[in-house]
Amino acid sequence: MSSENYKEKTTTQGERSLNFLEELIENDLKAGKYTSIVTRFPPEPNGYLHLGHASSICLNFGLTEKYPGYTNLRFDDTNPTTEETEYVESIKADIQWLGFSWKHERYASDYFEQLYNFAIQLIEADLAYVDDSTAEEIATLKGTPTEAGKNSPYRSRSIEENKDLFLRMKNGEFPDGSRTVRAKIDMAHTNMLMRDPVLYRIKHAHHHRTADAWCIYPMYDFAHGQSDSIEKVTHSLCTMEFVPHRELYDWLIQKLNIYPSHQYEFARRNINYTVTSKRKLLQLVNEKFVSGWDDPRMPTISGLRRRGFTPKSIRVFCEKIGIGKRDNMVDLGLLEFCLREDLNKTALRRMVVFDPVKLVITNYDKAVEMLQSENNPEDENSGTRDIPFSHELLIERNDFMEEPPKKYFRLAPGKMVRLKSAYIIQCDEVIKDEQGNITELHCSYIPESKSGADTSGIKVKGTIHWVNAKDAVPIEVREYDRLFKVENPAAESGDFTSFINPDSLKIVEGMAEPSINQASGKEHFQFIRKGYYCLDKDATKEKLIFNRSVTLKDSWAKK
RNA sequence: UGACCCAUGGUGUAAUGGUAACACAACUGGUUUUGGUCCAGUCAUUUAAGGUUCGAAUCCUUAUGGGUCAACCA
Repeated sequence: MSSENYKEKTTTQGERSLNFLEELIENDLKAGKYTSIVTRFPPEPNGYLHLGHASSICLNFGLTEKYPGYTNLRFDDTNPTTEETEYVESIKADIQWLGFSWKHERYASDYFEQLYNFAIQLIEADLAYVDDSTAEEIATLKGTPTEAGKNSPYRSRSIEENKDLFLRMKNGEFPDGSRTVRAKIDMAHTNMLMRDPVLYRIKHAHHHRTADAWCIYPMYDFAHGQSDSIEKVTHSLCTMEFVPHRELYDWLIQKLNIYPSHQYEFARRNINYTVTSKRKLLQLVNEKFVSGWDDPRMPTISGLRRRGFTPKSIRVFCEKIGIGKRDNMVDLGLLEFCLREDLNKTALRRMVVFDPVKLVITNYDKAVEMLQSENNPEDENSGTRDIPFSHELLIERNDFMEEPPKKYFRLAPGKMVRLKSAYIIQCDEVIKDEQGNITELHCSYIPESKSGADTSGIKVKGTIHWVNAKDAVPIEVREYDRLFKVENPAAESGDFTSFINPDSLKIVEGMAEPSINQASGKEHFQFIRKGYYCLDKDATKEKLIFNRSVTLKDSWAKK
């Protein structure tokens, strides 16, 4: 083998290589098949958007941000009994919050008239018929995956009779479930979806948009692809479970002789320690395992938003996990990483003590002193704030140990630490009550060690946070953990709710520096050495309530 | 026991016939007024067996494993 023959590597360093859909689109564009592309995000308005949808949104909208073209928002609202306007509104808000904008807001229900005419077109071509069979009869005649189905006794009705019956279905002459319109394909087909799929069913139900104008509604397979075609969608992206539908998708478009949209499938994203099935999420809400769709433990967009996730962190997450065709289980830790990465650059630093112990500085004789601390050391433009300092402070109880292990960098008898943005102190005396609980730590401070003007020459290994005891603000903090105890609750046998983590919500009190009173709910905070937090919507002027978005990485706690 | 889809480190994605890359996680070490951040390093012969080829993660065959399909849901 001679190395001269080796092909040069073409991938440019640092540039992300294309995923299989981008590659497909670039090829289509290059081949002149399209000059621009159209995608669509097609939610059914029967639940709130979750992380899985976020991935699809980023994919569909991301593609048309990268390539010429646009993305429509199209609600797949063909089942009036489960769909509601409330969901439409939340879905629109969530997409916008993520930072995407659609070209046209469309509804499958916009096309009901057209779809009705498509059905007549098929009937006239003898490619569809009205079936009087019951649901059970249809199921029985359908056969099984390993066994061919049998033709319905109504399959060979005349075109005229079919047209008449379909019109009367539309006019409301028949009760729910009494008749359907089915495509006439092949009851022995190896693809179950091609065994005369139901196209229309009768439902005397109120629709969230068309009200009572219709009592027949198209099925997914007779609405989705047709809507794509009407909108001239070039790349109709959906998840892998729709692979078998593609054959029917293509068949209908071909027989109808309409614009040839194409369906491409990718694998849905699974995230560990959570569920992303609308049915399960709805159950969590209905059975009050969580406080609502926007409970900060929910993997919904609204839950993540309330928890303190940023749009950017979610978009970066979707970008990082990429897109593929195989089953997968993405680590929740990656989502948390993306949030920390974003918030580290932007969150305002504040000091909050969660489990306070009083610290008295015995040689400090000023009443109070204002000290400056940077709002964010990662951002020079973030400015500083003043923090009061006096001889009575609060520090974390676990930042002190009477008998510290070898590499303990915090406070211990006779040891020194720096108080963040303040002075270096030394612990002189431990005060305890009768039960032996530590009630106070008596320390002395090094006056020359003031932060920013340290002439003491003393080097300490540890820096701890603190608040001034006199004006510390009590706050409520809601600490969240993963919602489930097991990686894949959906795969476990038995009711998935039995795997709910009983400790997914812990409510604790904290003592915060006074500047916390300015918190508005718009900003994200880092409580130094603790984690990232944001004001919750339940907060009042009297009682500030914070959500812990994510903890800081803690390589000491692990040991 | 039918058809279809999928198979690369612990996890997710790359490598498009030219000698396995990136990120997360984990583990080392350095820096640090956050045990955070940052920086450096360690961590895979690509499910298996055959075949084609000078050369295979990539193409072919078979096997194995996982998934999907029998709503008048989407």
